[in-house]
Amino acid sequence: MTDASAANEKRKRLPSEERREEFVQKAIEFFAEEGFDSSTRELAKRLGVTQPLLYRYFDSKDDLIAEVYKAVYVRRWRSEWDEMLADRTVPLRDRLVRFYHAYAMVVFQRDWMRIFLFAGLKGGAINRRYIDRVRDRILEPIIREYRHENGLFAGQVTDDETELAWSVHGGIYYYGVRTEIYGQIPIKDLNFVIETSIDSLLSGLDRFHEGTRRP
Amino acid sequence: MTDASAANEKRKRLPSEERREEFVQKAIEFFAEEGFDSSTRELAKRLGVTQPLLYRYFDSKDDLIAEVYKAVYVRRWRSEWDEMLADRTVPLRDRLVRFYHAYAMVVFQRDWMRIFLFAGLKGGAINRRYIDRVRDRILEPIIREYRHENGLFAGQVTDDETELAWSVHGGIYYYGVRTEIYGQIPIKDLNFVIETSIDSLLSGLDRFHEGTRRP
DNA sequence: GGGGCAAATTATCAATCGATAACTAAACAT
DNA sequence: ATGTTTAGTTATCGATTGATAATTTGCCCC
Repeated sequence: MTDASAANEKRKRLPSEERREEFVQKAIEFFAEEGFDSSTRELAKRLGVTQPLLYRYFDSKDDLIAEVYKAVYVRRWRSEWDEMLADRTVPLRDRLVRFYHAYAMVVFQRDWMRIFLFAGLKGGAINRRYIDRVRDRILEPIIREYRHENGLFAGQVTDDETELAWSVHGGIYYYGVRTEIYGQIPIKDLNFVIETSIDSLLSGLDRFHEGTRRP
Repeated sequence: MTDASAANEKRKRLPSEERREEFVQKAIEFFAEEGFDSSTRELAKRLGVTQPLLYRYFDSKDDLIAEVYKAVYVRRWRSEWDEMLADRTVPLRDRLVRFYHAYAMVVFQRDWMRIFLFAGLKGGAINRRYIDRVRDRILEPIIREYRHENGLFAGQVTDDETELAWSVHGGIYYYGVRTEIYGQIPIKDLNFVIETSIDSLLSGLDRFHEGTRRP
């Protein structure tokens, strides 16, 4: 009974593309749990294959990690999110609540969050790029929609507005960190956090624009 | 020219207690930057001593890491914080702004934050204990002070209030993560984030207690 | 049914890890 | 000065790491 037969009693031979994808998916789970410093041997064991086989599909460990990043950050980003935020047939508050539920469905996953933290501590550019994306595709669109719904001028988003949106976004995100990373038993459910946070954002923006609003 | 003479040209002999403390302080910097999986050899090199010397002061690597935790989480906690929050000669809003400035001075440090994240990902109990401490010593006292200042009944803090406080606290904390961990250039300064966050908290609490307030 | 290609394994290397034992040398007391 | 103590070093062990080369085994097609 060798190492490789531990997981799959009968050794299967899979086509290249399919196998590679299987490796990436398991690598996400594995690295999310054990960190990127964990060994390729341990990963291979969980895959039920031998360690050198990984090097037929990936040039190096770093190459495999890069694939993990792509699978998590690029492929899990949903293009529908932009449309949800832009759909003016729905009142803004409802739109924001629904968006954050959809966003949390993807981001508030143990593997997503842990990979994000591990990557951030490794110091690559991935997290910085992701943060820029959040600002450009989520926070600034939200502010533009707020201005439109309240009949305000449609100029450049101000630093005040962006920073407020970051604070509120961070508050929601931190709920995910507390529950998924630190294993805190949720005090109130996600819906409560999202609704109160959105209310904070909207009334905060109201405060910024007091006096500038049409009657 | 040996390894050990790289940092201190002349090998000095320090008393035991002093030496140990020096090792712990350098270990904080080192592990904060490189992670707990980094080698004791590399740490020793930065200390300008040989690696086995570490084992005269600490039983094992884990023992050294435990000392790092203690130095960061226990010893940097300031007992004055409780008094700042409880000082009713100062209006609550000012009190909270001042407290969060003092708190951020300690927590928004690259080493503090990185050690906290590394520790959280390792999964020990330290972070959970710290989170409990934040709730018991910061968030719930804030809510009790809010109730007092607004003449509300002084009963048990509700889940709604606690969760709102977590959201706002998380928003402020995330500002530190963005600037210290992800290297984001601050859009607005810390004071702006604290003031708007405190305003969000207070008006959020106001919304929870609408109608219950004395005239 | 056997030839050929690719999937997968066995074997192994050089580097690095945490930790221990044995040795050296600096500081202090007498 | 000399002996005792202990901070500090040298040397080394066994385990583990990422990666490569050589070998075996399953599968498809003619």
